[in-house]
Amino acid sequence: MKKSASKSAEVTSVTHVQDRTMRKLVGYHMKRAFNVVQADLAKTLKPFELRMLTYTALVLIVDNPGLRQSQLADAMDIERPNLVVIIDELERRELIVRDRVPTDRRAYALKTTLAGRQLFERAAQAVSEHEARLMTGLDDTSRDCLIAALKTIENGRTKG
Amino acid sequence: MKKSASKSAEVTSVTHVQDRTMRKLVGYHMKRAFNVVQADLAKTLKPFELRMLTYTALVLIVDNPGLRQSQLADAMDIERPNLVVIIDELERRELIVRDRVPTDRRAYALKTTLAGRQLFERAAQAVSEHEARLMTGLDDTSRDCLIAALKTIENGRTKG
DNA sequence: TATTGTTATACTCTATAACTATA
DNA sequence: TATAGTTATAGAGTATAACAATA
Repeated sequence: MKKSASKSAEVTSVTHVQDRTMRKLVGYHMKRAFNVVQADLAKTLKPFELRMLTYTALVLIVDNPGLRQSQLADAMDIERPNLVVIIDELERRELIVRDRVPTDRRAYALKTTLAGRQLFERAAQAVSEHEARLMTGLDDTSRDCLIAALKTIENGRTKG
Repeated sequence: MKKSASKSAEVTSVTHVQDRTMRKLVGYHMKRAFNVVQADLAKTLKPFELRMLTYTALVLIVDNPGLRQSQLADAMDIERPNLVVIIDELERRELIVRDRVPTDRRAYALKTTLAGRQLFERAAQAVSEHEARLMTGLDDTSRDCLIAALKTIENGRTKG
């Protein structure tokens, strides 16, 4: 391995990757930051055999007993068909139940079981620590600003 | 459809989804915001037949002629195997070329073609408009704060 | 007719192991 | 032996169309 400089001008050896075009873009940083969050959250939830989506569904059912699948899909911002397997998994593990809604026999009222609430309590504690870990390096002002900015973008979805 | 109140206490009809547990979590908002950005970006890049990943790769090759695949994968924060199909696609469309590096015959020096640079120019313009669209509602301070916060999280990847 | 949940399907992104050809 | 690129593969998330049961 030669360390000496090549005499050929064609060998444009890139030593430091230049990203001046990309680094201005919010989406670029959002993706990278989200990947970090997602990877750490996955690791955090693994001991509970939960993923981001199953955890989110469990949390929302804990906080909203009687929720219907269509409402949950809407709240989670995913399509109804994609929620089915998530609910299937939580139900198979007996963390939630699908109760029939007497007034509308098409729908299910989603409720947690005791085991579901207990798992939620333990997982929520771990997630809380995960959050603290991620927020290291951000002061309260930055943190508030970040969440506010994310909410603004989140609500500004393209209309048409 | 009865609108009158049911006498059964069991029918806990959820009218507004409560998300007090989730809304505190940065990852939750990050995901939702990222989905909005990603969806709008996909729509923006569609006319150019580019996706977020192919666009990012093209941009980085434009800015770093001679870049190697391993460096690009590293810069894009994806695994080397996943980059191969992206480079394949850009090469098939003759937007970039894989040049052999004379000093290391294992590696490729990635370079854009004229068509690649021209497509980049047009796409970058559209992406710039997409960014402006997303940032509507955020003043300069919030925007700077958002990017700074994302970078902090991005760099604070879990060590072990 | 419209809606709830469902099935089936397809596409994208991500992650790992193992191979080849070079170094 | 280590590295660059590749192949194969599997898992997860996302999106749409179409169906049965019910409203």
